[in-house]
Amino acid sequence: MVADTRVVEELKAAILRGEFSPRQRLVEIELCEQFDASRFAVRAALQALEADGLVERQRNRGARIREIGIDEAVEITEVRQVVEGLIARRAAERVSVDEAEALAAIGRAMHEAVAAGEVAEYSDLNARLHSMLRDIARHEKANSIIAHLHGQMVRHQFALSRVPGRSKVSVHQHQAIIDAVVEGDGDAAEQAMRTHIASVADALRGIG
Amino acid sequence: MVADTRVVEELKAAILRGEFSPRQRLVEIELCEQFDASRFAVRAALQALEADGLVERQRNRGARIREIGIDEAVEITEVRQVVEGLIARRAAERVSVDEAEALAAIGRAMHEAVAAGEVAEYSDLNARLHSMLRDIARHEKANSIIAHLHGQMVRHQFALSRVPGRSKVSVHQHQAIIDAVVEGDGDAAEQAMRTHIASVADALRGIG
DNA sequence: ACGACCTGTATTGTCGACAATATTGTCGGC
DNA sequence: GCCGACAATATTGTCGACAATACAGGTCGT
Repeated sequence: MVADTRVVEELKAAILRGEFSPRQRLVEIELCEQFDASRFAVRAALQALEADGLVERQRNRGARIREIGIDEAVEITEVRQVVEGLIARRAAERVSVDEAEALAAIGRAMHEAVAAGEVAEYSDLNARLHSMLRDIARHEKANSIIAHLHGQMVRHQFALSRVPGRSKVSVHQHQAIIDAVVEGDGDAAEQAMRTHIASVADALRGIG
Repeated sequence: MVADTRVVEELKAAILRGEFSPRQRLVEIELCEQFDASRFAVRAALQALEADGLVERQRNRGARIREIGIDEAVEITEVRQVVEGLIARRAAERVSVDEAEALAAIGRAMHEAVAAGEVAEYSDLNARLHSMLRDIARHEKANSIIAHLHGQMVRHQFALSRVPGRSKVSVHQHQAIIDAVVEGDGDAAEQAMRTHIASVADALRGIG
């Protein structure tokens, strides 16, 4: 991934923004024009994104956006369940008083967002909470694996956020995680996180 | 990773066999001679192995074998702890009678190997057991993550196998995993696996 | 009308040459 | 003798051109 980091980042961002549909072909020359780069840089970017699991390539057939079905999304969520469980446990063991207060503030904001029916705001807070837990846990390997898995889930994440009534359920699960972490109870934090993501997995299976 | 899969595999195998030392520079032209390949293929291989976490590259400075310190090895083991826990749970839920018998056979062979003091044989059985559990669990995402993490651990794995008395301890942990999986008890299987890998993590910390 | 084959086109794979950059070695000044 | 600047070398980065391959559409024979 040495060659021109710019192209890699822009292409990845474009995919994550959903500018390409699953199984859509990615023709190298078209990408060259779109990102104003050489074929060399585009090829390197495609190779990097293949390793990221965002695109798939077949010899002499080129690259296409990898399609991630419900079954694979469920598997990803199952792995996330245990790895984020580890993160929650570590966060509970290492949380500082300042961080604890910040977590509690997110919890309060979540309740307000749900009460006001602001789904976009709630979705944003959700991302902030998980991200903050990763920062607190300071577990590089776990964090990088979660980032890797998250990149493959964007499309389904979007579908999930549209399932009606999910925020009402998940706000209590989030609160349970926050409480356990703030109290420094690693066991409870891991358990709460696993319960939470298990319900995400169930919701995913419900879509399929 | 389209280009010449042969070079990627051979280079990866060579690294895993320990033919290069950590932080050793990998000069492209030397690799070209060693594997009788073009620089193009070698570059592609290096890029692929960078994504694999085996090699690190800096712009205009080339590639070198990535050094994985004890602290990182511990983090890897902590992630393995929860992901292999998931695998053990799934294996317990899906095991067939034939598979159960095969697991039990490995358990008996392990006891014999320990009694006879055959450490190489025991190490081999250990790999076979974990591999068989992955086959039984049939969880692609979990399996691929474990494979990915395992590749970065080879050096430390070797160091671990030389810690005296480890096999005497771990044989009982392995038996506990086998028993739980054979009985189809997912909770117990996950717990046993986590206990087992926790002791691996402790041994690693002891080395450092 | 249908299928096998063949040809043209679009696209990707590979290479060799050159440019850009880092690293090493050398020299002169102090 | 030591330090900085500069030159020489080693190594990687980038590109354009060509080869190899797959795919689509048409042609021929039956």
